[in-house]
Amino acid sequence: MNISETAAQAGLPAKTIRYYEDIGLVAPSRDANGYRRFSESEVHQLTFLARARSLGFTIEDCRKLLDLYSNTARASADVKTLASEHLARIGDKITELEAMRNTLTTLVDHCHGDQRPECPILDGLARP
Amino acid sequence: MNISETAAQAGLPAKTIRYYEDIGLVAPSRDANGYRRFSESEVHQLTFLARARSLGFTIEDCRKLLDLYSNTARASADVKTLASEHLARIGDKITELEAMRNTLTTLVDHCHGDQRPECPILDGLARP
DNA sequence: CCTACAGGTTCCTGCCACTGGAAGGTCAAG
DNA sequence: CTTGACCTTCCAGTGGCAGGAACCTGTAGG
Repeated sequence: MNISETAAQAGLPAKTIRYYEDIGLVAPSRDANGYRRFSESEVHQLTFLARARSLGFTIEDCRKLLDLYSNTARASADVKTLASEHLARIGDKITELEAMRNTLTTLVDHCHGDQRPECPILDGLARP
Repeated sequence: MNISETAAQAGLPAKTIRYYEDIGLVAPSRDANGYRRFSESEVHQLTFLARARSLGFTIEDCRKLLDLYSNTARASADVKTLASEHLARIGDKITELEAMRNTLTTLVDHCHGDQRPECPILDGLARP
């Protein structure tokens, strides 16, 4: 399978796939003309990567997940640890964003949003 | 005021303040020895920037907010628009992260997390 | 045969908002 | 005179790609 078909299958841009090869996440073989050739299992790997990335795992997490995936002697505890840590980071991020949203919502709600210069949003930013 | 005191007052690393000067967000004068000298109002500006950044506004948003802040002929509507758009982006991000969290929580909950290789997390990543 | 066009390739740059570090100038205290 | 705490500039790197230039390959049509 060439790169554009692989990209369509895996749901990733071709550019991204080339990048993943660059950083050693996938290692397709090459045709005589230099074109990348992806096996079924490589397409599968890329699909796996696309899903892991879409769940917010970092590239390095993805690398570890792929290793665990291909290692049938793995312990599920290792996967769970990785995922749980990531889950905690997501939770932290949500908490942070919600704090921003709360503050900002208050400010926006108090702003008339008309032609006058008085603005509680700017005031709120200027003094805590 | 020199940079380290300014940094302490504004709640920003000195490095960040230098960067802000670099990109034209603040323009301190210089002493004879080349050291930056920050006026009260520059410290104030930096404090404003620190708050806006902590609410997740981008640097370009901050630039616009500073302009509006210093322009007493502004319309509060412009500020409100900027803030509302940002608020929408924050909401989108939260929604996205919550979707990740939901999916991931389900996967993690179904994983035994022991020494066995069977792992619903990896299975979930491998097929949708 | 030539040409057009849709694929593929590599390589370099840029994004955002800093952060770290090297190499060196400046100043007050001991 | 030296030490140490400041300050300066400049360069490189972060994550995860995206954009674009310059060039090769393969197929279809005239």
